[in-house]
Order: sequence, then structure tokens, then C-alpha cells
Amino acid sequence: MEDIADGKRRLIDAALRLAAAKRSFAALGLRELAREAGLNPNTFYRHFRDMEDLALTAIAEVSDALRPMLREVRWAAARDSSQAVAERTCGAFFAYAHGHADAFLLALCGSTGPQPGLRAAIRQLLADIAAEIAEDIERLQLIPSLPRATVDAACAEIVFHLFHLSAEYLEADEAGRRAHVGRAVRFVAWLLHGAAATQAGEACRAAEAAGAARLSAR
Amino acid sequence: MEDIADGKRRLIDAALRLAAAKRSFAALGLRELAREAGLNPNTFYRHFRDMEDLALTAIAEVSDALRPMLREVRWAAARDSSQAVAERTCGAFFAYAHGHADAFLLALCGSTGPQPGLRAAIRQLLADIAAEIAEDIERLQLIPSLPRATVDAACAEIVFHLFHLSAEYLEADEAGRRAHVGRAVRFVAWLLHGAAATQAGEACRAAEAAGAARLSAR
DNA sequence: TGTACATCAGTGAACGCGCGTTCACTGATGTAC
DNA sequence: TGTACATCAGTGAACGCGCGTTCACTGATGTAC
Repeated sequence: MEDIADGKRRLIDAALRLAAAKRSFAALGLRELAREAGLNPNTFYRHFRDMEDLALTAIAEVSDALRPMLREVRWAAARDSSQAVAERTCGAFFAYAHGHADAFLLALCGSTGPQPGLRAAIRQLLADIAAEIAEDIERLQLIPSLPRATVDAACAEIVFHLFHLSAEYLEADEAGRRAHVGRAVRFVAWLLHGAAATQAGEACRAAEAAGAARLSAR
Repeated sequence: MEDIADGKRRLIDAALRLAAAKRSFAALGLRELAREAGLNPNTFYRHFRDMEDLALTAIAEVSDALRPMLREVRWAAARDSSQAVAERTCGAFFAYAHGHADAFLLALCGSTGPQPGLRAAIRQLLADIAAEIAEDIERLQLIPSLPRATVDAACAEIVFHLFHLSAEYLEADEAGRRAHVGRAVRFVAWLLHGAAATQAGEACRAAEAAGAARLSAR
């Protein structure tokens, strides 16, 4: 991470800048990239096999920074109040997206782009974040009524939703961005309440069914 | 729609085929497109100003077919049972995505792509579908407890989620596709239940607050 | 401490190729009189 | 009913340009002895 060659660093940064500016990683040219980085086109091959290789490197950097940061936010928020966890995680997620808009736009482009490896890496990043959230929900006992499988599923939907929402977030102005964070927070609340309510309903129905079975067994 | 020139039709179809195959509309070339359509590169200019113009035409066709179809499905399902509406709408949505995979992949690529007009058109399409669902929920009195603004917001989240989910749906095999429809149905149930529960909670708290105010006013 | 050698980032010229866009053209299908 | 003209989809050649990739090279930094 730290002892990365100067040219490699410049190529990654240039790729983020260009892909974000033209909102397409697929249409990014190697020479265009080298020009932006102030390097000979050839130098690209010193560091990367191809464009996908570069994108995977950039995504790995985002993953390594974003995931521990979010985890840290959740544990800090949990110390204050369990209600704050969702809100603060949403806030931190979008704040990171805002601070690393280029990387997020690359990830958003890449998630629907031509490189299967890149699509898979982004999907994996979202899956990892979701798994960590689910784990924290369990460890911090935030929603004790929900079975782990349901928590996993709900977290996957939440991370998926927030990620795609970040596309609209990044295009908005200051007021719009605040509105999007609010929208996301409400979405998370709805989904978790809904999952809990559905769970309770099912448990209730199961209990009723068991009761009916006991009655009819008499 | 019907009296569309033969070459124009072939260019649109070729664009859908190529964009879906390479999973990128941005990286689609004009000559490549004409080759696929079996036409002279020049013919493109007879029918379209540029690539964005072509994409907007394709999206408009999808919109004109998909929206009335979904509406029809909802009203037909409502005649059977109000519970079936969400499930059948999800099913019909993904069935359409499956039958028009090329167009959906273009829309998915386009939603993060370089052309601002195309991004806006896709966003508008999703907004229109969401508005129609919200309208139907109100007219069919499917969730009478929810105020219209909340229904609007929930529908927007649902359509947004299903649209992006369709990317994973289209990559899955037969079993995976069924699983994705199930996932979507459960998601919709969670979100609507959650919105209703949150609403009830707020109404309750408001009532309590009003009660407390009345008490303290004595 | 000095020398020889290996490693590695970056260079510059050259290649053949497909690109978007232009121009002037053809040939078929309406349409006015 | 016939003729002249307009409209329109599609053609083919040509343009200059930027592309990805290759090759053989430089010069700096480490490393073994």
C-alpha cells in the first residue's frame, strides 16, 4: 500500500479522475490515461496487465479503507446508543463516498461494466461490508429478535441499496446530499422494522399453527 | 412506433445486442454498430443525431411497453387478492427483464454511463413506474393506513431496488433467477411493512404527545 | 570500500488498424398538376 | 393517365487521427563479493 511505485500511483489516480469525469471506465483509453498521468503510454504495462487489473487495484484500496472505517463508526456509535448505529453508518458511508467520489463513480460504472472480474470484485466488496454489518448487529445485540439469516439478508439489501443510491447522492448538491442521507436512513429503518415485523408475524403464525395442531391432536 | 424505417429498427436492435453483449453502451462504436446492423456507417446519421439519441429511442420503447404491462398485471392481480399485487408485479417485472434482457442491460449500463440525457431518461422511467405503482396502491386501497407521500417514497425505493437487482437477476441461471424474484418479493414485503410500522409508531407517538400536551394544559 | 552485475521504472519510435465524420452520389417512393 | 419534382433511405470513397501494442533502449537503485 505505501511502497507503491510513483508511476503506478499516478496511473491509478489518473484513472479515477478520468473515469469519474467521463463517467465510464469502459471507454477509458490507455494512452488517454498515460497522458493524464504525465507518463509514457508504455509505462502502463510496467504496472498493470490491463485495465481491469488497474480497476481491481483501485477497488482493493477502497475496500481496505472503507470497511474498517465503517466498522469503527458502528462500534463508536453503539457506545452512545444502539439507535445511532444505522444513522451514523449511513452518514459515514455517504461521507466516504463524497470524499472519494472518483473511486465510487469507478465502482458504480464498473458494477455494470464489461469486465467480469471487476463486477465480481465490486459485488464481493458489497458482500463483505454487508457481512461485517450483520456480524456487528449480532455482536452488539442490536436486533436480538431476528435470526442471523434474516439479518444477513437485510444487510445485503441495505448495502446494495446504499451503494446504488450513492450514484444519485454524488450528483446532488449540498441540500440534495443531505436529503439522500435522510432517505437512506429512513430506508434502513423501514427495512429493519419490516424484517422484524415479518419475523414476528411468522413466529406468531407458527405458534398459532402449533397451537392448532395441538388442539386438533386432542 | 410501427412506421419506423427498416434501417432505424436494425440499428436499434444491433445497438441492444452489442451493448448487452459487451456490457457497455459507452464503448460502443458507430462503425461497429453499423456493421452489426448490416448497414453503411453513414446510414446511422440518417436516423440519429448521435449515440445518446439512439439510446433514448430504445429506452422510450421499453417505457411504452413495460409501464402499461405492469399496470395491467397489478389490476388483474388485485381482482384475485390484494396480497398478490406485489408478488405478481415483481414476477412480471423480472419476466419482462428476462424477455428484454438486452434493453435492460442497456438501461443498467446507461444509468451509470457518460450521457446525462440517458441517465435522466432512465431515472425518469423508474420515477414514472414508481408513480404508477403508488397511484394504483391508492386507487386499489391496498395500504389504506399509509399517507400518499410515504407510499410514493416507498415505491420509489422499491422500483429503484428492483431495477438494480435486475442486473444480478440477468446474470443468474434459472434457479438463481427464481431466487432473485423471491428475494425481491421479500424485500418489498419488508419495506412496506416497515413503512407501515414506522407510520403507526409515529402516529402513536404523536397521539401520546398530544395526550401529554392535553394533560399538562389542565 | 570498491566494483560488477541484476533489477526495475520509465522512454521514444514505430507498426498497422479502426475510428467518426464529410462529401457527392443512387434509386425508390410519394405527390402536385 | 402521364410527367416532373421532392423526399428520403442507403451507398462508397476518402480524410486525418488516436488507438493498443511491440521493440530496443536509458538511467537509477540495490546487492553480492
